[in-house]
Amino acid sequence: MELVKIYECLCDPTRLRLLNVLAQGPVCVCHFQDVLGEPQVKISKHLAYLRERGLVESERQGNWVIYALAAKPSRELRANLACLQECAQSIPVFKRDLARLKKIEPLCAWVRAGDPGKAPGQCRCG
Amino acid sequence: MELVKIYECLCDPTRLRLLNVLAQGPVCVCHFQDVLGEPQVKISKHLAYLRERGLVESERQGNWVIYALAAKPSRELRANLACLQECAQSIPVFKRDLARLKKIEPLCAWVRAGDPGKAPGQCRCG
DNA sequence: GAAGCATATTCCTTTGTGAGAATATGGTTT
DNA sequence: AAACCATATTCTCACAAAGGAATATGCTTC
Repeated sequence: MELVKIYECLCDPTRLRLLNVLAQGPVCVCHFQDVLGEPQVKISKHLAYLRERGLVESERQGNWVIYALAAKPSRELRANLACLQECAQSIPVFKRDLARLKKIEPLCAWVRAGDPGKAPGQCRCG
Repeated sequence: MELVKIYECLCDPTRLRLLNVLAQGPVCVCHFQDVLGEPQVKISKHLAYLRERGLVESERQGNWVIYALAAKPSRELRANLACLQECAQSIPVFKRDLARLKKIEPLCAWVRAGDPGKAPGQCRCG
């Protein structure tokens, strides 16, 4: 059942936080590290988990890899992400993550702009 | 996070089927065995799993135990069960289960009636 | 091409889960 | 109280998952 795969993705706190952040738009891995305050391995592995199961997609841009929610989600996925969104609004961890995301965002907006030509030598996130 | 516990409950096909059936109203364990066509241990353990985590409640009635969805679900739980309902409608397994439930229902309506005095010696489900 | 950065993968240990067989429990009937 | 029924629990095994340390990969810059 595809539904089960979705729920398997949703039953880890780190992954929920990742998805919550992604609901705001595409984000690169270094953002995630700063926003969640979790080690690189952890972030990377959970993102891989989500990618393998089709919840997110990734695209390389120079040194960075940008993740985004699946472009064409199934009905079930769409419904569940919406439900998560609704629930997350009232939960502190998620709110904190979004707050931190907003702080970082202006510094790294160019990453999302998809203009690698202008990218400086290293990520100045945070 | 309570949300994670909910998703942990939802990430198993058998438990999803149980919850789907329960959405129709309280059901005793022997019903579940017939409707799902799964062995007793399996049903019983998954129901215990759901009970420990507060998704369902149980009440003994003579030899039988009747399970029902939690009487006072949290906001999160309510939202997710509604989402599940919506998704389940279009998935064959769930539809089959509900069809079988309807066939069995009249035979065992008295179980739900909560009148153990009238209960015959053995369950005639199925 | 060597060094440097961001990200991914591998290896390992610990912990949780699912399934089935066998057995236990609690209530009922005779 | 003995037999019986429905349900729960225990035990064991196989396996997936999560976390961290170390290492590998892919790009970029010098």
